[in-house]
Amino acid sequence: MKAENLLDQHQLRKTKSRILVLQEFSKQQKALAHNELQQALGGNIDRVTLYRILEQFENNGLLHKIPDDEVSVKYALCSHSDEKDHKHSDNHAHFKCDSCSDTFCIEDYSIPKIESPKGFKVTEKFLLLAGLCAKCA
Amino acid sequence: MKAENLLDQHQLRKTKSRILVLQEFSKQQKALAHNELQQALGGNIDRVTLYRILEQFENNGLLHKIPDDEVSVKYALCSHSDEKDHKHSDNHAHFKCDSCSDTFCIEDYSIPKIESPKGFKVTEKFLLLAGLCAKCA
DNA sequence: TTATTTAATGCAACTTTGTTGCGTAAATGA
DNA sequence: TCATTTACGCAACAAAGTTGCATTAAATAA
Repeated sequence: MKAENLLDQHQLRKTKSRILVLQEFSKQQKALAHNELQQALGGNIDRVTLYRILEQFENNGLLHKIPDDEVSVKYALCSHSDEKDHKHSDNHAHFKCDSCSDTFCIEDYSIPKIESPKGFKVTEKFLLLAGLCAKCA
Repeated sequence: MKAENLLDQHQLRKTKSRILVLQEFSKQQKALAHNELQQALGGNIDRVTLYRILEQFENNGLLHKIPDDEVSVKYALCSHSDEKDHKHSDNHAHFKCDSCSDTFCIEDYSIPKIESPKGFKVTEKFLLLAGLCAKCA
């Protein structure tokens, strides 16, 4: 669907920057981080504006976010860290409370086997559940 | 297991900082981000040292990382963003290539139903697969 | 079309987060 | 306790994210 129409449908003003952003996502057909997008748009858009557009698009259901496994992670003790040469292939889920942001391992839930998507070789899996913890509910 | 013994087992030097970090994880029994840990340790450890300890512990299988859904995420177009008031409850998995870091939606895989852990109310789920994409394999 | 209103943009300044290099100090093993 | 190796702490920097505010542009109504 055309960028302009998408914006219309979500009752967002059709500005040059927003249209550029949507077009870039359509064009690249993959998830983009703020800095990737910034580069792709080649300085045609202010850094701060881009932050704000992404935030708003997410709130409006135009974009969804995908946690990244590189930066800004949390760490937890490996349950089998006492096995020497434990080559960490943790397979459990994690839960994070949206209110207090406490994050816990759910040791008794294993991520189910997933057939690798075509051509992809999967070596790690991260399953993050979010919501409210007992304390904050 | 005692911090000192864990370090022994992984053939890591038993330094004051490392022991403090391990003790803090044992004490708190939840996942901690760099800044949370830093605060918890109340300035008893250098910021840079803490980064390096976390990195090394992860490499040695003492800690595992948990992607966070707040910062440093990537964004992707919602597939149903053209449905007005699409209250984004994306339920598909994502794949990220460790080599080129390209990240894709896997639209045809739905995250299976997971019974909420005791006392937790789950409202969002993120499943991230990592490995090698077709291009980099 | 033009005027008015409302919201988005761009910029500056700042805070937080993460990285690199290097001299010093501490842990290990002889 | 001495020599070697490794971790630590500090400084300086780079990258990522935030806030306030004046200006500009989009939508709406006249």
